[in-house]
Amino acid sequence: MKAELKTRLLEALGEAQAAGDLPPLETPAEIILERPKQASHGDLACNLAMQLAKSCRMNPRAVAQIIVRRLGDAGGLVAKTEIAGPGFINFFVGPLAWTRILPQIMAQGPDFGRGNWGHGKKAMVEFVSANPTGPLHVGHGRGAAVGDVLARLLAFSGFTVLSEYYINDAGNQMATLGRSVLYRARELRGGGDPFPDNHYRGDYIKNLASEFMATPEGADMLDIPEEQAVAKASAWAGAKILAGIEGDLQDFGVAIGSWFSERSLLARGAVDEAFAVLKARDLLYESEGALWFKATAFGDEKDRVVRRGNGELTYFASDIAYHLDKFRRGFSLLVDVWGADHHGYVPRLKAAMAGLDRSPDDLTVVLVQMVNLLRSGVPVAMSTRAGEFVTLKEVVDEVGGDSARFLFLTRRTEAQLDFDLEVAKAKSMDNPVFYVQYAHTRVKSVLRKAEAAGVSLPEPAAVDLARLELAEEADLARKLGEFPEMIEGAARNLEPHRLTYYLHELAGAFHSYYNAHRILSDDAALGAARILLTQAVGAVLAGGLSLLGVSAPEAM
RNA sequence: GUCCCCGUAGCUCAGCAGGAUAGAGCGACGGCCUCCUAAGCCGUAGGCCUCCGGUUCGAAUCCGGACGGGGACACCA
Repeated sequence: MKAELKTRLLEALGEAQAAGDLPPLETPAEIILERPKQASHGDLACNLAMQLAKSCRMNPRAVAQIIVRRLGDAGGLVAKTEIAGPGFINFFVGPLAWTRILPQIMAQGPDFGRGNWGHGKKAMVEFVSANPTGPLHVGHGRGAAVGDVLARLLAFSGFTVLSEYYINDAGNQMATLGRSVLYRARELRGGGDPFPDNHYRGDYIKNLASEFMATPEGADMLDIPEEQAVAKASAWAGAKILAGIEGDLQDFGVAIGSWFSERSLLARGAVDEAFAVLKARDLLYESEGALWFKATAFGDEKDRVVRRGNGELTYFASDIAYHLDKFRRGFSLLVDVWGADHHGYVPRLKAAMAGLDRSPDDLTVVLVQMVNLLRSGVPVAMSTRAGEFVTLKEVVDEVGGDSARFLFLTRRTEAQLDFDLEVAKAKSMDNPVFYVQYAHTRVKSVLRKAEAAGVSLPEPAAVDLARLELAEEADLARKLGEFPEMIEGAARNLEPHRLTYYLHELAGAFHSYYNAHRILSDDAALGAARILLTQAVGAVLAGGLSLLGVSAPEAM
């Protein structure tokens, strides 16, 4: 509907220009059609005339009049057109304008809303990528939900998408993990030095220590030189923790397509390759014994060290190599999902992209703000330093994956999120996921009721859509018709929260309709039309929930 | 000190490439089940969109500044 009208408007504009009614200036990239807040302003409003007025040096209302004259009734699309205010063109559409989407929704089913602007290009969404030094906590969970849903949205938009988890298994952190295990092991055997502050203090380390000592591999860890013991403990504990992370993500419904090890990157000499690229462009230099990347050449505040004075590579060095590797693997769209506390790192990495002669615009970093965990409005104490944090697993076990996923996506990613465990469990209005799921079960319930009453579900093409004459029905159908553009907007802007908001609104519109009007009717034609509408609502709710990785229950 | 993000109803937040009279949920108050699931719906109250300038036909939205809140500023990862 909207798209057709846009085409008609462009045609009308072209005709007017060809006829000399309007100066032959360039036309706007896209015609903007919006739904006015006020019903008296029509069903769709267009500001085209006001946009053109300036360059045409004409009164916007005069421009509007010329366009409207050329447009006519737009091939029967619009029932009435009027020029209002400073130069808005308001369109009043015919009764079938919105509801005729319904048979199409039923025909496309789960594919309704699927787009193809990705044209099969390869996109990578990298997310979580937590060091395997401890279990995932709630914050990681939010990042996982964001990354996973972005991947689904991009795939639904025509990209070939890979979800990747980058494992930082090469740096100091792993050695610290190994030492943490060793020191706890010594404690368990009695004695040992006091446990150092800057190590991993969580109880899970103690468990790992005793488990490790019980394995044949780790049995001798207290008898061998510290360096060896640390290396063994580090490797064993890292693998163990990573397996746990993988399990936690799986239980959370997150599918990681590829686990990418930093160590394997280094072993392959990828850093040297990346350095070679930078060197060839004269972007590396030595100073004070260290090797620096000229990040300032690409807008970063200062140059950055890539190899320290002691010969060790920085984390940044492997990150440069890692992102070069992503491009070399053929990904043309890179999305990195990071914790917002890393935001200062973005200019550096963007500079590195430019340094590698790639467009920094091909990389988008989505920053995810922290999660404040509450229980009935009271903050749940969390301190990573003391090793007391609430794990993702605990939250998912308590409130369920559906609830956690949906709630993690109810805010813009860059806004902090209050996550209340009691709300997440509530089976009421307070809990948006139940609200939406309940709308879906209502749809299913009505359909079951219809079948029980011997009413067979309608053949979409045979339904008389003109019977849907209520304002609520038109609204509902219009809302359904907006699903594809909402999806595209969410995917293009990498804003998954748009989907949860949309579903909440759609569910609300359906609840209102359901309460105000009976769907099943003795009037067979009316009943069939309403059932079709209800089915379409169900299909879109199910489709949207499925993109979120949230279940759409048949009954609750 | 430098830089980034934020400032919208009592609370938590939306507001899509600037559009006409500002949106939702919660909380508060008042209603609705002989009726397809009341796990729901309807109504009322509640706003100088932090402030001051600028851009324009038009600004919550864009730009500059002030104030307030958060964060980042390692040869850490």
